[in-house]
Amino acid sequence: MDTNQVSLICKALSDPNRIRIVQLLTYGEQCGCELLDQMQITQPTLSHHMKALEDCGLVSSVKKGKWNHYSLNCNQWTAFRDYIESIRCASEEKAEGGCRCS
Amino acid sequence: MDTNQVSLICKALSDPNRIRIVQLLTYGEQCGCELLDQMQITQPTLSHHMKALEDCGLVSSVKKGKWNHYSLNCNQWTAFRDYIESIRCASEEKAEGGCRCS
DNA sequence: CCATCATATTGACAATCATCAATGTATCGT
DNA sequence: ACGATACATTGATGATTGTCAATATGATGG
Repeated sequence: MDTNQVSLICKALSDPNRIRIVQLLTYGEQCGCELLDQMQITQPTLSHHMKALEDCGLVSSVKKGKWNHYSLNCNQWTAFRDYIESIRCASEEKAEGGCRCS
Repeated sequence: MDTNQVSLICKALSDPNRIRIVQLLTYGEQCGCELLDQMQITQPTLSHHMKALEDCGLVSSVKKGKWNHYSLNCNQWTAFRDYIESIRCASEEKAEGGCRCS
């Protein structure tokens, strides 16, 4: 996963509603109507958010009859999580090295 | 750290330039001019990005004479990292439970 | 076929954003 | 005091965003 991909996922997560959706999907796949029940947004807005989450690869959807089943794309989420995880603060000693400007 | 705070940090990271800046700061604090040297943006744009990173608490700055020393706020970054880390995919068994709609 | 339900799309609006040129504000070295 | 350097602010512009009402699509059940 590269910087651009990470920034796209972060953009998708830059709305509290979408973070909430991702969290809801960690309990297993759900249809849109279920998600809608648990949130304070209208149906078109949910559809808009789901599209944003699908576009960055975090969520997949499968249509089964009348319902659309959304699920978290584990591979994509794990890759993102690992990327964030890999960014570690400089150790205190390192930080005290200071700026080359001085 | 709550959902709103996380979404604000994600918004700050929704630009590849700012992810780059965070990564550069993991090597220790740097002044604006150093950051500028390593990126393809103008100085006002860098200033704009640094403000965005400071506003969400990811970066702190200290003015020392002529230079502004920017550093990653380890506490904030770690809290964010832990939050992302805490969101785990449903296990396969769990996912197969399926949607209550069916 | 018709009514109903689940979801997507369209169109609109106000709000926010990334970017830059121009300008302002410190601070340093001389 | 002066010129140079580091950085912030302002103002402008084109692009993107979140939201909803209205409408369309598509599947299900009678």
